[in-house]
Amino acid sequence: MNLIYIVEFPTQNQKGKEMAVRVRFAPSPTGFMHVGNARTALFNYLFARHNKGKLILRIEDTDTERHSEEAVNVIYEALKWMGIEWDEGPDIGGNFGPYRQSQRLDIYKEYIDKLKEKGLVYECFCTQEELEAMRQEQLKRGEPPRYTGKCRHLTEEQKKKFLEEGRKPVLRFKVPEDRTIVFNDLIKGRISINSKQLGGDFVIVRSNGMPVYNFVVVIDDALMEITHVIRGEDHISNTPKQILLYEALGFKTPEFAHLPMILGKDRSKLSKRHGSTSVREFKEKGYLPEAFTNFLALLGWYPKDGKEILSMEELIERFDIKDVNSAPAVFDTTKLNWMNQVYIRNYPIEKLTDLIIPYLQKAGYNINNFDRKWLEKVVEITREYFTVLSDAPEYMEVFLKDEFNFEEKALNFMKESENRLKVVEELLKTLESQEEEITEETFKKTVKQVGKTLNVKGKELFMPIRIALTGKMSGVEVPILAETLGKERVIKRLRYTLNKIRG
RNA sequence: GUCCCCAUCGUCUAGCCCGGCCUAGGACACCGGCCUUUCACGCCGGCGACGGGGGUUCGAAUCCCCCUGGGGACGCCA
Repeated sequence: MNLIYIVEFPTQNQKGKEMAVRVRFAPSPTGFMHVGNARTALFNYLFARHNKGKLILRIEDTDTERHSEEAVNVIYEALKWMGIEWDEGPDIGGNFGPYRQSQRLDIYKEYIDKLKEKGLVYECFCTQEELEAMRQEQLKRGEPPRYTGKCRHLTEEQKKKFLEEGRKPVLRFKVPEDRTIVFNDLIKGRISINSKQLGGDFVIVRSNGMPVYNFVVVIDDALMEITHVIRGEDHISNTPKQILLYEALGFKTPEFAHLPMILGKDRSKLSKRHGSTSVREFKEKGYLPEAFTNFLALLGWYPKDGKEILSMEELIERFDIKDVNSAPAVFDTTKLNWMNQVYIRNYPIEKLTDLIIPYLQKAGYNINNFDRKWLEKVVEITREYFTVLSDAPEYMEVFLKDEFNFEEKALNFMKESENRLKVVEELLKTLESQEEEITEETFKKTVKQVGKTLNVKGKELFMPIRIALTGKMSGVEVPILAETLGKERVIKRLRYTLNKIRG
């Protein structure tokens, strides 16, 4: 018999009352937050907030050997940086805890016993080596690898014998023979698969007694009353197994939404070899969290009104899971760079300065040497030049360092003609004869005056001054630089240049 | 190999469900011009795509089938 089961949309509970939306982000603490996971977290958050629901953070650490405490902190750090807030989680608690799978073992045991009672599971004594050999052989024959159900009907004597050999059994779930499992994915639409394609009876408890992901995820989602499971597309193939488990356990299935993959430039699954893939790397390079989040939101989703620069509030307002694209997206940071520039230009100057200071310190500057307000002014002038915060010191350098190095091009330019040094000399002389402090306006006038006196204009007049003040042939507007530096430092730099070049 | 998913400019995408308003729209990138006695910013303009083949229809990017291509999953990982 070929039964078809269709999962219903569970926005109402048995009493017909509206069910509050509850979604979860359930990462495994691997030590870094992959951008794909970050996007999954974001979409869950946007969905929850848009629907006035709750976001639950759950740590999936059943594979204990691979997990560490520090790795859990990495998750908190990444989410907080992105501005994603959760309503329940290991750190803040909630009514459905504990929120770490490693602390829910007793709960799982209860449900394992239930399945045992119902006769839906059995012990399997095959070793991993035996299974691997079987898989290889199947592959060689061109067959899909699957567990054959070898231990499904072991007699008590056989089991006893295996136990005496010291073998520790795993627990396998009996997959129905020929069932078509159908579910309606919120993003992909109707997905159907036959139970024959599931790879045979799958393991739900390891030989060390630790239950496995596919099993615990069902229990947790059911017990935590998750209404919508929003996760990566790579979980599609797990979904039928989980639906079988929901059924076996007597739980109601949630709604599923599988997000398209994020691909690298070569269109394969995004991985470390494609460059930066962890949230931390983007933070460290100096991407603003708002820009990063905005960019991720547009990977696979697009607002109806086409507005692309969106704050978290605006994202929440517009986000609809139905508008999520079903095709995978290539992770290309070109647009992120542009977005970061946009955000940098519009950021509150105090906050931006706070964020830039660590990069300045890393570049060797002693921040205490600079007046805070003055520093903010410098940030204000230079912000439009950099795309990531780590670029900031490079552009701010002309304000911060009086003893600079000359670009080769600039040095050659100055040496080509004695007249160019004369411009610098004349400017120095004129400035020294003036009483008042430099402003943008007075500096412009002074330069004009120098030009008149020496009878030079254009590039021959402006370029020597720029070089004398910065050592470079391009950069911020010179009068603004001069005003910001102040007369004393301008004079100091002119002398410095004269000394350096004339020796 | 088997199953599942996917397919619009270089990239992110709108349009597709409910065929005509699409000589396919936007953004980023790229190229050109203007602005700026520099660079960048800004402004203006340009380049640039419905993977292929069959249907259905008066009409298809949109509906159906096949092919091709890409991706994912097939674990005592999650």
